[in-house]
Amino acid sequence: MAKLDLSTEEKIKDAAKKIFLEKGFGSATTRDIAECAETNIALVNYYFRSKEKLFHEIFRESFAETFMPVARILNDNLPLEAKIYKFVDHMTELLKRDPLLPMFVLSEMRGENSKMCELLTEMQAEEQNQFQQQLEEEAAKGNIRKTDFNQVEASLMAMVIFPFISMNMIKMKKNLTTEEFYRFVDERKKAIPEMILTFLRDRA
Amino acid sequence: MAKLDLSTEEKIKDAAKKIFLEKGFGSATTRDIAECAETNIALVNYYFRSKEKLFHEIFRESFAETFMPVARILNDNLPLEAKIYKFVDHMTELLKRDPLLPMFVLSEMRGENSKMCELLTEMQAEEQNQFQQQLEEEAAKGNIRKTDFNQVEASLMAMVIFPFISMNMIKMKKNLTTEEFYRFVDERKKAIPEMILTFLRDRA
DNA sequence: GTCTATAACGGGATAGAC
DNA sequence: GTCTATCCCGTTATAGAC
Repeated sequence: MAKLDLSTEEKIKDAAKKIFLEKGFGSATTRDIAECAETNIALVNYYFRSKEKLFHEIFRESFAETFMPVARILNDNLPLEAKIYKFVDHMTELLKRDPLLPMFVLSEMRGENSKMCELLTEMQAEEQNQFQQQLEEEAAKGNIRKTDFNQVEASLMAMVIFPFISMNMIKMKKNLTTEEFYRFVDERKKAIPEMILTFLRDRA
Repeated sequence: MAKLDLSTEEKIKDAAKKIFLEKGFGSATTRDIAECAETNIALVNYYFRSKEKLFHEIFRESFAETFMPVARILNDNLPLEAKIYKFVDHMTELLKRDPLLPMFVLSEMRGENSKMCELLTEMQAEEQNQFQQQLEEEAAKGNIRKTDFNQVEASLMAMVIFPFISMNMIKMKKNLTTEEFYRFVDERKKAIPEMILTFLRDRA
Protein backbone atom coordinates (compact mmCIF):
# COMPACT_ATOMS: atom_id res chain seq x y z
CA MET A 1 0.00 0.00 0.00
CA ALA A 2 2.16 2.81 -1.26
CA LYS A 3 -0.58 5.28 -0.36
CA LEU A 4 0.21 4.98 3.32
CA ASP A 5 3.80 5.97 2.70
CA LEU A 6 2.93 9.28 1.09
CA SER A 7 4.19 12.37 2.86
CA THR A 8 1.63 14.23 4.89
CA GLU A 9 1.66 17.02 2.37
CA GLU A 10 0.80 14.62 -0.43
CA LYS A 11 -1.91 12.96 1.59
CA ILE A 12 -3.51 16.34 2.25
CA LYS A 13 -3.33 17.31 -1.39
CA ASP A 14 -4.90 14.04 -2.49
CA ALA A 15 -7.64 14.43 0.07
CA ALA A 16 -8.23 18.05 -0.92
CA LYS A 17 -8.54 17.11 -4.55
CA LYS A 18 -11.08 14.45 -3.75
CA ILE A 19 -13.17 16.71 -1.53
CA PHE A 20 -13.00 19.80 -3.75
CA LEU A 21 -13.93 17.81 -6.83
CA GLU A 22 -16.87 16.25 -5.07
CA LYS A 23 -18.25 19.34 -3.36
CA GLY A 24 -16.77 22.41 -4.95
CA PHE A 25 -15.00 25.16 -3.02
CA GLY A 26 -18.06 26.51 -1.24
CA SER A 27 -19.37 23.27 0.17
CA ALA A 28 -16.02 21.69 0.98
CA THR A 29 -14.68 22.29 4.48
CA THR A 30 -11.17 22.20 5.80
CA ARG A 31 -12.39 19.70 8.36
CA ASP A 32 -13.54 17.32 5.60
CA ILE A 33 -10.15 17.53 4.00
CA ALA A 34 -8.19 17.01 7.20
CA GLU A 35 -10.33 14.05 8.16
CA CYS A 36 -10.07 12.50 4.71
CA ALA A 37 -6.27 12.89 4.88
CA GLU A 38 -6.27 11.36 8.35
CA THR A 39 -4.67 14.38 9.99
CA ASN A 40 -5.97 17.63 11.50
CA ILE A 41 -6.88 21.14 10.42
CA ALA A 42 -3.72 22.67 11.81
CA LEU A 43 -1.59 20.62 9.44
CA VAL A 44 -3.65 21.57 6.44
CA ASN A 45 -2.98 25.19 7.20
CA TYR A 46 0.62 24.49 8.10
CA TYR A 47 1.32 23.16 4.61
CA PHE A 48 -0.98 25.32 2.54
CA ARG A 49 -1.59 28.48 4.57
CA SER A 50 -5.32 28.64 3.80
CA LYS A 51 -8.21 26.82 2.23
CA GLU A 52 -8.14 29.21 -0.70
CA LYS A 53 -4.43 28.71 -1.41
CA LEU A 54 -4.92 24.97 -1.29
CA PHE A 55 -7.82 25.26 -3.68
CA HIS A 56 -5.81 27.29 -6.12
CA GLU A 57 -3.07 24.73 -6.16
CA ILE A 58 -5.52 21.91 -6.86
CA PHE A 59 -7.27 23.92 -9.52
CA ARG A 60 -4.09 24.85 -11.30
CA GLU A 61 -2.80 21.29 -11.28
CA SER A 62 -6.07 19.81 -12.42
CA PHE A 63 -6.55 22.22 -15.22
CA ALA A 64 -3.10 23.22 -16.41
CA GLU A 65 -1.26 19.98 -15.84
CA THR A 66 -3.98 17.45 -16.50
CA PHE A 67 -6.55 18.85 -18.83
CA MET A 68 -4.65 21.24 -21.07
CA PRO A 69 -2.04 18.77 -22.34
CA VAL A 70 -4.79 16.57 -23.73
CA ALA A 71 -6.69 19.53 -25.16
CA ARG A 72 -3.51 20.45 -26.99
CA ILE A 73 -3.66 17.27 -29.03
CA LEU A 74 -5.73 19.37 -31.42
CA ASN A 75 -2.55 21.29 -32.18
CA ASP A 76 -0.53 18.17 -32.92
CA ASN A 77 0.83 17.65 -36.39
CA LEU A 78 -1.45 14.81 -37.50
CA PRO A 79 -3.88 14.05 -40.34
CA LEU A 80 -7.38 15.26 -39.58
CA GLU A 81 -9.06 11.92 -39.08
CA ALA A 82 -6.31 10.46 -36.91
CA LYS A 83 -6.21 13.62 -34.85
CA ILE A 84 -9.90 13.63 -34.07
CA TYR A 85 -9.85 9.96 -33.10
CA LYS A 86 -6.79 10.50 -30.93
CA PHE A 87 -8.25 13.55 -29.23
CA VAL A 88 -11.55 11.88 -28.40
CA ASP A 89 -9.80 8.75 -27.19
CA HIS A 90 -7.26 10.49 -24.96
CA MET A 91 -9.77 12.97 -23.55
CA THR A 92 -12.22 10.19 -22.76
CA GLU A 93 -9.54 8.16 -21.01
CA LEU A 94 -8.47 11.21 -19.01
CA LEU A 95 -12.03 11.89 -17.95
CA LYS A 96 -12.67 8.26 -17.05
CA ARG A 97 -9.80 8.59 -14.58
CA ASP A 98 -11.10 11.94 -13.30
CA PRO A 99 -14.79 12.15 -14.13
CA LEU A 100 -15.50 15.11 -11.85
CA LEU A 101 -12.80 17.27 -13.35
CA PRO A 102 -14.85 19.18 -15.94
CA MET A 103 -17.62 20.00 -13.48
CA PHE A 104 -15.01 21.12 -10.99
CA VAL A 105 -13.24 23.47 -13.37
CA LEU A 106 -16.35 24.91 -14.97
CA SER A 107 -18.42 25.29 -11.83
CA GLU A 108 -15.73 27.44 -10.27
CA MET A 109 -15.97 29.87 -13.15
CA ARG A 110 -19.57 30.88 -12.66
CA GLY A 111 -20.57 34.50 -12.21
CA GLU A 112 -17.52 36.01 -13.87
CA ASN A 113 -15.42 34.66 -10.99
CA SER A 114 -12.32 36.78 -11.13
CA LYS A 115 -9.82 34.49 -9.44
CA MET A 116 -10.12 31.50 -11.75
CA CYS A 117 -10.44 33.64 -14.85
CA GLU A 118 -7.08 35.25 -14.27
CA LEU A 119 -5.48 31.84 -13.89
CA LEU A 120 -6.93 30.70 -17.19
CA THR A 121 -6.03 33.72 -19.26
CA GLU A 122 -2.37 33.43 -18.41
CA MET A 123 -2.44 29.70 -19.12
CA GLN A 124 -3.80 29.83 -22.58
CA ALA A 125 -1.93 32.90 -23.75
CA GLU A 126 0.29 30.69 -25.88
CA GLU A 127 -2.40 28.82 -27.79
CA GLN A 128 -2.06 28.88 -31.56
CA ASN A 129 -4.87 26.88 -33.08
CA GLN A 130 -3.14 24.68 -35.54
CA PHE A 131 -6.45 22.83 -35.70
CA GLN A 132 -8.34 25.79 -37.13
CA GLN A 133 -5.70 26.27 -39.79
CA GLN A 134 -5.88 22.59 -40.65
CA LEU A 135 -9.65 22.67 -41.12
CA GLU A 136 -9.36 25.72 -43.36
CA GLU A 137 -6.64 24.14 -45.48
CA GLU A 138 -8.54 20.90 -45.94
CA ALA A 139 -11.63 22.90 -46.90
CA ALA A 140 -9.58 24.92 -49.40
CA LYS A 141 -8.33 21.68 -50.94
CA GLY A 142 -11.93 20.54 -51.20
CA ASN A 143 -11.38 17.54 -48.94
CA ILE A 144 -14.00 18.66 -46.43
CA ARG A 145 -16.88 21.07 -46.17
CA LYS A 146 -16.24 24.73 -45.44
CA THR A 147 -17.32 25.32 -41.84
CA ASP A 148 -17.26 27.78 -39.00
CA PHE A 149 -14.33 26.53 -36.94
CA ASN A 150 -15.74 27.74 -33.63
CA GLN A 151 -18.93 25.78 -34.18
CA VAL A 152 -17.08 22.57 -34.95
CA GLU A 153 -14.71 22.99 -32.03
CA ALA A 154 -17.59 23.70 -29.63
CA SER A 155 -19.50 20.64 -30.82
CA LEU A 156 -16.48 18.40 -30.51
CA MET A 157 -15.68 19.55 -26.99
CA ALA A 158 -19.33 19.34 -26.00
CA MET A 159 -19.80 15.80 -27.23
CA VAL A 160 -16.72 14.52 -25.42
CA ILE A 161 -16.98 16.44 -22.16
CA PHE A 162 -20.69 16.91 -21.52
CA PRO A 163 -21.51 13.28 -20.75
CA PHE A 164 -19.11 13.45 -17.80
CA ILE A 165 -20.67 16.66 -16.54
CA SER A 166 -24.09 15.10 -16.64
CA MET A 167 -22.82 11.67 -15.57
CA ASN A 168 -25.03 11.36 -12.52
CA MET A 169 -28.08 12.43 -14.45
CA ILE A 170 -27.37 9.96 -17.24
CA LYS A 171 -26.65 7.13 -14.81
CA MET A 172 -29.92 7.81 -13.07
CA LYS A 173 -32.05 8.31 -16.13
CA LYS A 174 -30.72 5.26 -17.95
CA ASN A 175 -30.17 3.21 -14.82
CA LEU A 176 -26.48 2.60 -15.42
CA THR A 177 -23.75 1.39 -13.12
CA THR A 178 -20.41 3.15 -13.31
CA GLU A 179 -19.05 0.34 -15.48
CA GLU A 180 -21.96 0.64 -17.87
CA PHE A 181 -21.51 4.38 -18.05
CA TYR A 182 -17.85 3.89 -18.92
CA ARG A 183 -18.84 1.45 -21.62
CA PHE A 184 -21.20 4.11 -22.92
CA VAL A 185 -18.46 6.75 -23.19
CA ASP A 186 -16.11 4.16 -24.68
CA GLU A 187 -18.61 3.70 -27.49
CA ARG A 188 -18.54 7.45 -27.99
CA LYS A 189 -14.86 7.18 -28.93
CA LYS A 190 -16.16 5.85 -32.21
CA ALA A 191 -19.53 7.61 -32.42
CA ILE A 192 -18.24 11.14 -31.99
CA PRO A 193 -15.50 11.13 -34.66
CA GLU A 194 -17.93 9.34 -36.96
CA MET A 195 -20.51 12.10 -36.65
CA ILE A 196 -18.01 14.92 -37.02
CA LEU A 197 -16.20 13.35 -39.95
CA THR A 198 -19.40 12.37 -41.75
CA PHE A 199 -20.54 15.96 -41.46
CA LEU A 200 -17.22 17.43 -42.58
CA ARG A 201 -16.91 15.10 -45.55
CA ASP A 202 -20.43 15.78 -46.76
CA ARG A 203 -19.62 18.78 -48.97
CA ALA A 204 -23.00 20.54 -48.92
CA MET B 1 -41.37 49.22 -12.59
CA ALA B 2 -43.56 46.26 -11.85
CA LYS B 3 -40.65 44.66 -10.02
CA LEU B 4 -41.02 47.00 -7.07
CA ASP B 5 -44.63 45.95 -6.66
CA LEU B 6 -43.80 42.29 -6.21
CA SER B 7 -44.74 40.79 -2.89
CA THR B 8 -41.90 40.32 -0.47
CA GLU B 9 -42.13 36.59 -0.94
CA GLU B 10 -41.70 36.94 -4.70
CA LYS B 11 -38.82 39.36 -4.30
CA ILE B 12 -37.05 36.91 -2.03
CA LYS B 13 -37.61 34.05 -4.42
CA ASP B 14 -36.28 36.04 -7.36
CA ALA B 15 -33.26 37.09 -5.36
CA ALA B 16 -32.65 33.54 -4.19
CA LYS B 17 -32.77 32.23 -7.71
CA LYS B 18 -30.26 34.80 -8.85
CA ILE B 19 -27.86 34.12 -5.98
CA PHE B 20 -28.17 30.32 -6.04
CA LEU B 21 -27.65 30.20 -9.78
CA GLU B 22 -24.57 32.37 -9.53
CA LYS B 23 -22.90 30.75 -6.56
CA GLY B 24 -24.46 27.36 -5.94
CA PHE B 25 -25.88 26.24 -2.62
CA GLY B 26 -22.60 26.04 -0.73
CA SER B 27 -21.26 29.48 -1.57
CA ALA B 28 -24.55 31.35 -1.42
CA THR B 29 -25.49 32.88 1.93
CA THR B 30 -28.85 33.87 3.32
CA ARG B 31 -27.42 37.36 3.79
CA ASP B 32 -26.70 37.68 0.07
CA ILE B 33 -30.23 36.69 -0.70
CA ALA B 34 -31.83 39.00 1.83
CA GLU B 35 -29.71 41.92 0.70
CA CYS B 36 -30.42 41.22 -2.96
CA ALA B 37 -34.14 41.14 -2.17
CA GLU B 38 -33.82 44.38 -0.19
CA THR B 39 -35.08 42.85 3.04
CA ASN B 40 -33.48 41.01 5.97
CA ILE B 41 -32.56 37.50 6.95
CA ALA B 42 -35.48 37.12 9.31
CA LEU B 43 -37.96 37.54 6.49
CA VAL B 44 -36.23 34.99 4.32
CA ASN B 45 -36.66 32.46 7.09
CA TYR B 46 -40.17 33.67 7.84
CA TYR B 47 -41.32 32.80 4.32
CA PHE B 48 -39.20 29.75 3.58
CA ARG B 49 -38.22 28.28 6.97
CA SER B 50 -34.60 27.58 6.01
CA LYS B 51 -31.97 28.09 3.37
CA GLU B 52 -32.29 24.47 2.32
CA LYS B 53 -36.07 24.59 1.89
CA LEU B 54 -35.71 27.73 -0.20
CA PHE B 55 -33.09 26.04 -2.31
CA HIS B 56 -35.28 23.03 -2.96
CA GLU B 57 -38.13 25.23 -4.10
CA ILE B 58 -35.87 27.09 -6.54
CA PHE B 59 -34.34 23.87 -7.79
CA ARG B 60 -37.68 22.20 -8.37
CA GLU B 61 -39.10 25.21 -10.21
CA SER B 62 -36.01 25.68 -12.33
CA PHE B 63 -35.77 22.10 -13.36
CA ALA B 64 -39.30 20.72 -13.39
CA GLU B 65 -41.17 23.81 -14.52
CA THR B 66 -38.62 25.45 -16.77
CA PHE B 67 -36.26 22.90 -18.21
CA MET B 68 -38.34 19.74 -18.52
CA PRO B 69 -41.15 21.17 -20.66
CA VAL B 70 -38.64 22.14 -23.33
CA ALA B 71 -36.82 18.83 -23.07
CA ARG B 72 -40.13 17.12 -23.71
CA ILE B 73 -40.33 18.66 -27.18
CA LEU B 74 -38.47 15.52 -28.23
CA ASN B 75 -41.65 13.61 -27.45
CA ASP B 76 -43.85 15.88 -29.57
CA ASN B 77 -45.61 14.43 -32.56
CA LEU B 78 -43.55 16.10 -35.29
CA PRO B 79 -41.50 15.08 -38.34
CA LEU B 80 -37.89 14.37 -37.44
CA GLU B 81 -36.28 17.39 -39.07
CA ALA B 82 -38.84 19.89 -37.77
CA LYS B 83 -38.59 18.40 -34.30
CA ILE B 84 -34.83 18.71 -34.07
CA TYR B 85 -34.89 22.29 -35.28
CA LYS B 86 -37.67 23.15 -32.86
CA PHE B 87 -35.93 21.51 -29.93
CA VAL B 88 -32.61 23.25 -30.54
CA ASP B 89 -34.33 26.58 -31.08
CA HIS B 90 -36.52 26.44 -27.98
CA MET B 91 -33.81 25.09 -25.73
CA THR B 92 -31.38 27.75 -26.91
CA GLU B 93 -33.90 30.51 -26.27
CA LEU B 94 -34.65 29.11 -22.83
CA LEU B 95 -30.96 29.00 -21.97
CA LYS B 96 -30.37 32.50 -23.30
CA ARG B 97 -32.91 33.71 -20.75
CA ASP B 98 -31.36 31.57 -18.01
CA PRO B 99 -27.79 30.81 -19.01
CA LEU B 100 -26.72 29.59 -15.57
CA LEU B 101 -29.50 27.05 -15.29
CA PRO B 102 -27.70 23.94 -16.59
CA MET B 103 -24.65 24.56 -14.43
CA PHE B 104 -26.93 25.09 -11.45
CA VAL B 105 -28.87 21.89 -11.91
CA LEU B 106 -25.90 19.70 -12.77
CA SER B 107 -23.48 21.06 -10.21
CA GLU B 108 -25.90 20.26 -7.42
CA MET B 109 -25.92 16.62 -8.46
CA ARG B 110 -22.26 15.90 -7.90
CA GLY B 111 -21.08 13.10 -5.65
CA GLU B 112 -24.26 11.04 -5.82
CA ASN B 113 -26.06 13.80 -3.93
CA SER B 114 -29.09 12.05 -2.52
CA LYS B 115 -31.46 15.01 -2.12
CA MET B 116 -31.51 16.21 -5.71
CA CYS B 117 -31.47 12.72 -7.15
CA GLU B 118 -34.72 11.82 -5.41
CA LEU B 119 -36.36 14.89 -6.81
CA LEU B 120 -35.32 13.97 -10.31
CA THR B 121 -36.32 10.33 -10.25
CA GLU B 122 -39.89 11.17 -9.31
CA MET B 123 -40.05 13.88 -11.97
CA GLN B 124 -39.05 11.79 -14.92
CA ALA B 125 -40.90 8.65 -13.96
CA GLU B 126 -43.45 9.35 -16.69
CA GLU B 127 -41.05 9.78 -19.64
CA GLN B 128 -41.81 7.66 -22.66
CA ASN B 129 -39.25 8.38 -25.37
CA GLN B 130 -41.34 8.91 -28.42
CA PHE B 131 -38.11 10.25 -29.94
CA GLN B 132 -36.30 6.94 -29.70
CA GLN B 133 -39.21 5.14 -31.33
CA GLN B 134 -39.27 7.73 -34.10
CA LEU B 135 -35.56 7.28 -34.88
CA GLU B 136 -35.99 3.52 -34.99
CA GLU B 137 -38.99 3.75 -37.32
CA GLU B 138 -37.26 6.11 -39.70
CA ALA B 139 -34.25 3.82 -39.74
CA ALA B 140 -36.49 0.83 -40.45
CA LYS B 141 -38.01 2.73 -43.37
CA GLY B 142 -34.49 3.40 -44.63
CA ASN B 143 -34.88 7.16 -44.36
CA ILE B 144 -31.98 7.52 -41.97
CA ARG B 145 -29.01 5.57 -40.74
CA LYS B 146 -29.44 2.96 -38.05
CA THR B 147 -27.94 4.41 -34.87
CA ASP B 148 -27.59 3.95 -31.16
CA PHE B 149 -30.32 6.22 -29.80
CA ASN B 150 -28.50 7.00 -26.56
CA GLN B 151 -25.46 8.23 -28.45
CA VAL B 152 -27.49 10.53 -30.66
CA GLU B 153 -29.50 11.88 -27.75
CA ALA B 154 -26.35 12.51 -25.70
CA SER B 155 -24.69 14.33 -28.58
CA LEU B 156 -27.73 16.48 -29.23
CA MET B 157 -28.09 17.50 -25.60
CA ALA B 158 -24.37 18.09 -25.31
CA MET B 159 -24.16 20.34 -28.35
CA VAL B 160 -27.05 22.51 -27.20
CA ILE B 161 -26.37 22.71 -23.47
CA PHE B 162 -22.60 22.54 -23.11
CA PRO B 163 -21.83 25.97 -24.57
CA PHE B 164 -23.87 27.54 -21.77
CA ILE B 165 -22.09 25.51 -19.13
CA SER B 166 -18.74 26.65 -20.47
CA MET B 167 -20.01 30.13 -21.33
CA ASN B 168 -17.48 32.00 -19.26
CA MET B 169 -14.63 29.93 -20.58
CA ILE B 170 -15.73 30.47 -24.18
CA LYS B 171 -16.26 34.18 -23.67
CA MET B 172 -12.80 34.49 -22.22
CA LYS B 173 -11.01 32.29 -24.70
CA LYS B 174 -12.63 33.87 -27.74
CA ASN B 175 -12.88 37.32 -26.23
CA LEU B 176 -16.64 37.62 -26.65
CA THR B 177 -19.14 40.00 -25.12
CA THR B 178 -22.43 38.54 -23.93
CA GLU B 179 -24.13 39.73 -27.13
CA GLU B 180 -21.47 38.07 -29.26
CA PHE B 181 -21.82 34.88 -27.28
CA TYR B 182 -25.57 34.91 -27.84
CA ARG B 183 -24.98 35.42 -31.55
CA PHE B 184 -22.69 32.39 -31.42
CA VAL B 185 -25.35 30.16 -29.86
CA ASP B 186 -27.93 31.56 -32.27
CA GLU B 187 -25.79 30.31 -35.12
CA ARG B 188 -25.78 26.92 -33.46
CA LYS B 189 -29.55 26.72 -33.96
CA LYS B 190 -28.67 25.99 -37.55
CA ALA B 191 -25.28 24.31 -37.13
CA ILE B 192 -26.41 21.63 -34.66
CA PRO B 193 -29.41 20.26 -36.58
CA GLU B 194 -27.32 20.41 -39.74
CA MET B 195 -24.64 18.20 -38.24
CA ILE B 196 -27.06 15.72 -36.71
CA LEU B 197 -29.23 15.47 -39.80
CA THR B 198 -26.30 15.17 -42.18
CA PHE B 199 -25.03 12.32 -40.07
CA LEU B 200 -28.40 10.59 -39.82
CA ARG B 201 -29.11 10.89 -43.54
CA ASP B 202 -25.71 9.54 -44.55
CA ARG B 203 -26.68 5.87 -44.65
CA ALA B 204 -23.28 4.34 -44.00
C1' DG C 1 -45.68 41.17 8.04
C1' DT C 2 -41.67 43.47 9.25
C1' DC C 3 -37.79 44.74 11.94
C1' DT C 4 -33.79 44.48 15.65
C1' DA C 5 -31.24 41.83 18.50
C1' DT C 6 -29.29 37.77 19.73
C1' DA C 7 -28.74 32.93 20.38
C1' DA C 8 -26.43 28.76 18.65
C1' DC C 9 -23.47 26.86 15.60
C1' DG C 10 -19.79 25.79 12.44
C1' DG C 11 -15.89 27.03 9.93
C1' DG C 12 -11.13 28.91 9.10
C1' DA C 13 -7.14 30.05 11.13
C1' DT C 14 -3.50 30.28 14.84
C1' DA C 15 -0.83 29.93 19.33
C1' DG C 16 1.87 27.18 21.76
C1' DA C 17 3.23 22.72 23.78
C1' DC C 18 5.65 18.70 22.38
C1' DG D 1 6.31 18.36 11.81
C1' DT D 2 2.53 17.31 14.59
C1' DC D 3 -1.11 17.90 17.90
C1' DT D 4 -4.64 20.23 21.25
C1' DA D 5 -7.01 23.97 22.49
C1' DT D 6 -8.88 28.14 21.39
C1' DC D 7 -10.07 32.44 19.07
C1' DC D 8 -12.86 34.90 16.05
C1' DC D 9 -15.75 35.51 12.57
C1' DG D 10 -19.68 34.69 9.45
C1' DT D 11 -23.82 32.19 9.07
C1' DT D 12 -28.33 30.30 10.08
C1' DA D 13 -32.13 30.58 12.68
C1' DT D 14 -35.28 32.50 16.13
C1' DA D 15 -37.37 35.44 19.86
C1' DG D 16 -39.79 39.29 20.65
C1' DA D 17 -41.06 44.24 19.95
C1' DC D 18 -43.78 46.95 16.76
